[in-house]
Amino acid sequence: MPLPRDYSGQTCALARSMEIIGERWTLLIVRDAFCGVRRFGEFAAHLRLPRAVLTDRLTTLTEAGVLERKPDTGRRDVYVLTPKGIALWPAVRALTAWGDAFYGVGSGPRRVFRHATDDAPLADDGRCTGCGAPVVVGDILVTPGPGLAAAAEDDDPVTRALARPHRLLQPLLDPSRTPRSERGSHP
Amino acid sequence: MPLPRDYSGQTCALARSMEIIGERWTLLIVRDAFCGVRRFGEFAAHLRLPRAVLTDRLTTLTEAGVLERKPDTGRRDVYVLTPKGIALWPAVRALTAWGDAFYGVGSGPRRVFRHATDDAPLADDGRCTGCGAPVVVGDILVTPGPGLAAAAEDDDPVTRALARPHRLLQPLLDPSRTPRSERGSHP
DNA sequence: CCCAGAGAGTTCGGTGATTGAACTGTCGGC
DNA sequence: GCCGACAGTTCAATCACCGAACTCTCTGGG
Repeated sequence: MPLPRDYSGQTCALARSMEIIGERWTLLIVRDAFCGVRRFGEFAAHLRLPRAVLTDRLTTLTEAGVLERKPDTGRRDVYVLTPKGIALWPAVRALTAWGDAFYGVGSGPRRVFRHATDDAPLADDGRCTGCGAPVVVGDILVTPGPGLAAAAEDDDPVTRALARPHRLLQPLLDPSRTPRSERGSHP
Repeated sequence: MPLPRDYSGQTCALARSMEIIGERWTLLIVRDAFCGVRRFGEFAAHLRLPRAVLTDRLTTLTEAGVLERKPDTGRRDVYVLTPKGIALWPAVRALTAWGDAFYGVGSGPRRVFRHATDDAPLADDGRCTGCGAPVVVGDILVTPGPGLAAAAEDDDPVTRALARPHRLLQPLLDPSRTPRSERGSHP
């Protein structure tokens, strides 16, 4: 009842989860947050969703305690995952693995998750296939897999940065280090 | 583009998954299917969603290969999970665990998943805390947890059956065994 | 044969969410 | 002061969802 779209009367914990992250775009926003996307404009550029919807989702996620809005080094705020948001990683990983398994190209997954300390890929259950240990989110490296299409003329810098190896939870772009005068100077 | 609600242009496998199971109600339908809910009326009674939406979701899931519609012993058809649908279990489990962790009552989870062969509860990663082995879906027993509210005057038999211990993927109700003349005879 | 009722949808008007495009406001740098 | 980047807000059109009522088919009983 209190939530925007409720599944009232469900005794099931899944229904509670879906009230928070079951709306359109929400889980993609969370996924981008795992990959280090942090600013309004970065989310908007990568997801190409209506800005009003993005405003709504970021507000909802912040109020739910999944994201936290905090001041950046620059003038704008950033949205970063809280521990509660980071706890969504197993769900995001499982759904990503399912999509790769059933909707990937024949050549393999689009992205491979690796254990940053030994570079071995992760198993489906989130353990490292090298050392066998469960891997914490901050130690996961995302690398392009064989199924990842070559970068199109998809101009936005976020999509391009996501196609390069990067560590989860680390800022993907750092706008404070590339001020306006240096950005966009390459035609 | 071809799918009902597309996240076009996403290179991310999660977006593919969300096109299939990201719509409202869809994942709850899949969850019920794991618990052995199989018939139109059972889904409708438990989820209390508009019947037109249920029709649409069952059709979509069937076309996507997540469910299969097959004749029952009786006159009506049943919808059962395919291997592709069963592959969604890690995602359903992860989201259920998240909901229990952050939206449960203080006393604990609503439901406990156990390994049917040794009755030990499952860890968050899906392994059995008793024998340590990964547990296949058909060997999971769902038992009421401390956080499960007592059955309300929630009349529908599906909700009541879900509150009792049951094994995943086994039919929850068997309407062919309780013909009309014996059903509903208790005021 | 006729009827009643269950089950599985379909139809339909009202309501709310989503979309894309245009607009506003604000700050920093030139 | 002016300009452009950024982060939203506003708005009309479209789409999805809701709940209730309706249809259609099959089954069992009399």
